[in-house]
Amino acid sequence: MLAYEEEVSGYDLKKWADWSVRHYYWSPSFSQIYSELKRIEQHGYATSRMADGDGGRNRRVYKITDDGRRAVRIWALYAPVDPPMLKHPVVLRAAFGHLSTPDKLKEMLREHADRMADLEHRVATDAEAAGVEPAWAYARIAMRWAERYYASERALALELLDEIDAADAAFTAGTKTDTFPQPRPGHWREVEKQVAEQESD
Amino acid sequence: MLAYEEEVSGYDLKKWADWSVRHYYWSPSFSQIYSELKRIEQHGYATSRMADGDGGRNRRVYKITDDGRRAVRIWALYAPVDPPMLKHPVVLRAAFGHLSTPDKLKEMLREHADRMADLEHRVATDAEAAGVEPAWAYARIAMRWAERYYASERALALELLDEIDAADAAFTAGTKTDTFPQPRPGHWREVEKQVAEQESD
DNA sequence: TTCGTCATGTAAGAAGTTACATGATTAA
DNA sequence: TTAATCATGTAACTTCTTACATGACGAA
Repeated sequence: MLAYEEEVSGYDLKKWADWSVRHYYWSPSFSQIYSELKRIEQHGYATSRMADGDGGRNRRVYKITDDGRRAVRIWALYAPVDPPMLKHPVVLRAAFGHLSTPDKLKEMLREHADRMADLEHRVATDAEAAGVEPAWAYARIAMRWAERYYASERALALELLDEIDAADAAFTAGTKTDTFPQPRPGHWREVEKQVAEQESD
Repeated sequence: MLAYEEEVSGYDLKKWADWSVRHYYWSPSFSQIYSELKRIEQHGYATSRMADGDGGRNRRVYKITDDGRRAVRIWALYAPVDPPMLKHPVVLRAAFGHLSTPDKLKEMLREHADRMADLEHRVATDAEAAGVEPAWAYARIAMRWAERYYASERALALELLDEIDAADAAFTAGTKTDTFPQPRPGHWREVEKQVAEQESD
């Protein structure tokens, strides 16, 4: 982010992250930003100085160095791209749905779908606003990706809701009125073997 | 996972996580699984004993207690559901695309799309295999969610690729042949104010 | 006899959060 | 004058990974 060349403070970076990066790659806490900036300066990738913000506030701004520019270019061009990391507590809860109730699950999914709609709207507004600056081309592209991502998340949540609704209805109406079946994790090992055999064919 | 009632080892849990949970909520390392199982036992949520695996191997199996069942039910029914956490290095790289080249970005996106297709296929196979056990109903529902998620990820990556391709072509063909414009992060603060004003209307 | 898998565990450290402390400015 | 925002920072702690150590079994 420092490679954008302007002098920025840790506070600025947090706001920036909340605005855009947050939608496709989390927003770090203030404390982490401040300590990372110190590390970056120690590595010689940036220099800092105290600057007056609005009305002489306490404000330390950072500026990238030649070494920093070099390092970030190497990162952008050659660093291996890690696979995406997703932790989805909503789907996790659904996967252990037999410990909950269909109604609870459906409520959770509706709330999730609503939250996704809100986020979609917010990132759309912000992406449009960022559009006034042509230099933000790539940042806007990523934000529009996030917009579509939220739309897809919403659709997937609603599909999941329908599926649970259908399964619940089928179970309630079905012949089996005894306790809900308990899955066996050991079964996984058997399934694994069968799939391995299938794939080796 | 212990709530599935069967006696399982840490090793089993890792395999299980790699199979299913991994696709919507990461798979912990062996070392973490082993230490968490110890914590769980210390809390009285499970008991353990040494058991003979295939051919008298070193194997510690865990079994849930009444306290554990109670705790997991409370979790499933009442624990707040955290928002999904996504770290997407591919989109992050795209967002800082001005530090890379359009060709590099497009290559990265093609590779990502291919990986998503592979994962979609794998989770589909596994979900189908799990289908032989009716008790896995909810686990399968989550795996089918993952299948659709991967398909959507692939589609989004290809859209992003097209967008970058179009922007690149427009830039190359355009009147501006000078250096690529440098965005200014400080601009974000101005944009933020404008949006805040717009929303307060 | 060698390699891959099964199987458990420890230690060090990276990555990241929450809570707390501090103090100035601005708007209601 | 009070609450919100601006602004930086430290300390304690949680979460999680990597590297390493150990050893048995099964198949080639």
